[in-house]
Amino acid sequence: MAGKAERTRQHIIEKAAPFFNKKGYADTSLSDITAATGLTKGAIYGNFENKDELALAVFSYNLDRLAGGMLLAMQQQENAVDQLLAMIRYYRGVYQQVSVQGGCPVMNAAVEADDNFPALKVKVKGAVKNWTRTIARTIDTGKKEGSIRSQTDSGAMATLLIALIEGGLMLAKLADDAGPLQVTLDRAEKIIRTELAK
Amino acid sequence: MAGKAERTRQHIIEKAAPFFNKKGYADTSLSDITAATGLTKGAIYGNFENKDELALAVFSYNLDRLAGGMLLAMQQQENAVDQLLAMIRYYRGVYQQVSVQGGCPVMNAAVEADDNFPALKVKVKGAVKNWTRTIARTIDTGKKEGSIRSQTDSGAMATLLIALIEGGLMLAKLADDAGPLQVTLDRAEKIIRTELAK
Amino acid sequence: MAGKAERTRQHIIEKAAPFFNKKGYADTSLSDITAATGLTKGAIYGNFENKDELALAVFSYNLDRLAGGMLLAMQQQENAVDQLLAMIRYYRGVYQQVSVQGGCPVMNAAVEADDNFPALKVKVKGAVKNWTRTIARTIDTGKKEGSIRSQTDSGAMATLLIALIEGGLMLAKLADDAGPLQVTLDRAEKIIRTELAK
Amino acid sequence: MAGKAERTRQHIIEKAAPFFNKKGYADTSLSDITAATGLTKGAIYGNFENKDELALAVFSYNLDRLAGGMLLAMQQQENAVDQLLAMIRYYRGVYQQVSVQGGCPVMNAAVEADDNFPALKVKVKGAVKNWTRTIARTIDTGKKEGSIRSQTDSGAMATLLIALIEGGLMLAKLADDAGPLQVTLDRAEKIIRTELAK
DNA sequence: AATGAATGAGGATTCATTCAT
DNA sequence: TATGAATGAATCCTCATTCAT
Repeated sequence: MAGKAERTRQHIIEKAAPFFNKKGYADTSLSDITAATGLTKGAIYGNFENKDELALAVFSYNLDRLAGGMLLAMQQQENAVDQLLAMIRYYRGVYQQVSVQGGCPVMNAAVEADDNFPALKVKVKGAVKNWTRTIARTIDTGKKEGSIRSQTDSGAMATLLIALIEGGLMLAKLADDAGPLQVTLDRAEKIIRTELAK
Repeated sequence: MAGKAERTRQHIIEKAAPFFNKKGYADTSLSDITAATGLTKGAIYGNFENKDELALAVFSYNLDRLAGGMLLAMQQQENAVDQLLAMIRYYRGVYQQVSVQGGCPVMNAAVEADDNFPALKVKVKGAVKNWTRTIARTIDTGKKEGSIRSQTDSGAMATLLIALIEGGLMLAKLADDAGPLQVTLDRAEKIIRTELAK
Repeated sequence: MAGKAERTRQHIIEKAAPFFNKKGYADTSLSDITAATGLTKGAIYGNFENKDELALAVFSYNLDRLAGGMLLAMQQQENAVDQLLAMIRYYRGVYQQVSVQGGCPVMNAAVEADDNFPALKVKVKGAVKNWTRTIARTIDTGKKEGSIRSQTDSGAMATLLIALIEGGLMLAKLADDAGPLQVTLDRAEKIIRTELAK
Repeated sequence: MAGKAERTRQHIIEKAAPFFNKKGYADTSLSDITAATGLTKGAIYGNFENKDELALAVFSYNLDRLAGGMLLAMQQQENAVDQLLAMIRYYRGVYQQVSVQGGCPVMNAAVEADDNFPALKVKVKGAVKNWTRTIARTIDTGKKEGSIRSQTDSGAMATLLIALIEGGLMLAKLADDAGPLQVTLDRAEKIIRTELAK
């Protein structure tokens, strides 16, 4: 019955996800998780080697949900510029939900892991690298397609767009007001339309 | 001897500051602090009502050091545009140090406090509001002086600059590489020179 | 293995009982209890939510032992007067043991809980109410049986007998001498024989 | 300025008295006392060797206030029977106040000191012995005066009256209702009038 | 006579983790 | 695969007490 173990694992991850994202890694206790899942500690340890491994799995889960939606939104567009605009639009639309769920998992994990939890830091680093690469590749594709100006530094532009998204999310979450995010996303859009698009 | 309490308090804050900024609030223990200060727990509690109050004092200390340097750098310039450029230059220069000390205290506190530590959230919120106001006022002064275009939305521009700084700091810290910060600060400078300055 | 938790719980209660009764609630520490039980603090907290819950369980245990013996002694008699006399005789006989075990748990708890520990006060109050009711019912039964004078105020008489028992126990314990208890129990017997019994 | 020390000492005792009587010895902290007196710990320790000595002084203070009132009430009567009735009347009248102040200090101290605080136990023991002697002497005087029957066992009668008072106080305090005390004091009065008085 | 600052031991409680069943 | 019961170290915090000033 290999499926059962997998289902339990998934159940634990899903129930634990909001705790880790809202309270942070250090502040989320195994008791939070047993309470949320209805399972015993033994069951948690039967499915994860320790709290760290669970935290890493939860980060991947949270990340996949966010990044998955973003990629889907991008893939529904045909050309590179529209894909980048779709990415921005996606974050505009997803803000309420992200805010309620404790903020952007990338930023949360980046901040908490940075000096504390090296294995998580590696994962977040990888996630941001992937995100950067996805954007850069989209830009490069645009260049080939002829929809994006060829002199664009695609890596730097990817970093810039991510910084605008993350910086805006952080300020919005802190202010309990979507306004700051709108400001930074507006700027991202403007950059895409006026500096990237031919 | 009124000075002694104040000196001890300051000593505790200074020794505790790197712990809170690096490990975060929840992960920094009173034992970390007694070990770092050489004082007993009783001495800590004689000077701070509880761990929360100490954490708040440490945040203020960390903030003041960073914001104080920034304000100083700005005040040494005579016109608004130069002041804004000095602010950007300040973050460029201070990155190494900030990175070693655990990152930007504003972002760290914003992320950890958001769903966890309301009193700290209030403080961080206030700090960002202050920062925003400082930039906006500088821009408004520039408008009056005639050095900055009058159609600029000073509040939105302040938010944008902060998001670029914070977003860049986060990505740089995560990547262990100042590159991403240079990218966002370059963009901030460009905006100041080409969109604000007449 | 449902029995194990219950056995441990009972073990803790039994070992903790003399501490709570002798030293009082506030003065009995978790360390007293771990030392007496041979268990760790975690084990105590696995079986009781907190010290309060343990204290309440211990009070119930101490009470049951005392009241249980009393009820047994009463039930072995056939008529109401003899039952009341058996109750008095029971306290005469049990004094040594009660004294060594820290005194009457009802009085101990009543005094300590009164302004301090509301949940315990509720329990003690209930215990005394029960005791009063038991005596009053016995008297009422005696009235119906015809062995006790019908004009007796059974509630007031119950209160009086309890006050004599408790007041006597307190004075005896304080004097380290059973004498005062004998005085009050003699009076109680006299009242039963000459005022209650027809 | 010998008077000042004495005044401070008295101030401490008076402010500390309700704490010790309500919360008990173990549960009253030096911080309770510094907060209530407005003095520092150093000042407390300048006037009392330690917490125990303060507790003993407070017991004496609480006792004197209660016993002093009682003796005064008794002394205002001319014959022994009236003096004993005045004692009973005194406790009837003082109940509300005693109840609010945490109960009878004799009983409180007796219960807490019994297995815990030998020096206090000695004092309480002495207080009860004194009280007993006072009553017994009153009875003996009554015998000589001819107002009290000569066959009365004055020591036993004193113990009985005290047990009725203390037992009634305890039950009343516990029930938050003066009723039980009225019952036991009524009985005490009845005994005085019908068994002692000629 | 009193203060302000500190100590060090101990308080109750929660933690991540283990393991026999 | 999961449970129930336990561990032992660590958590934050308060205690009575001291002592230089």
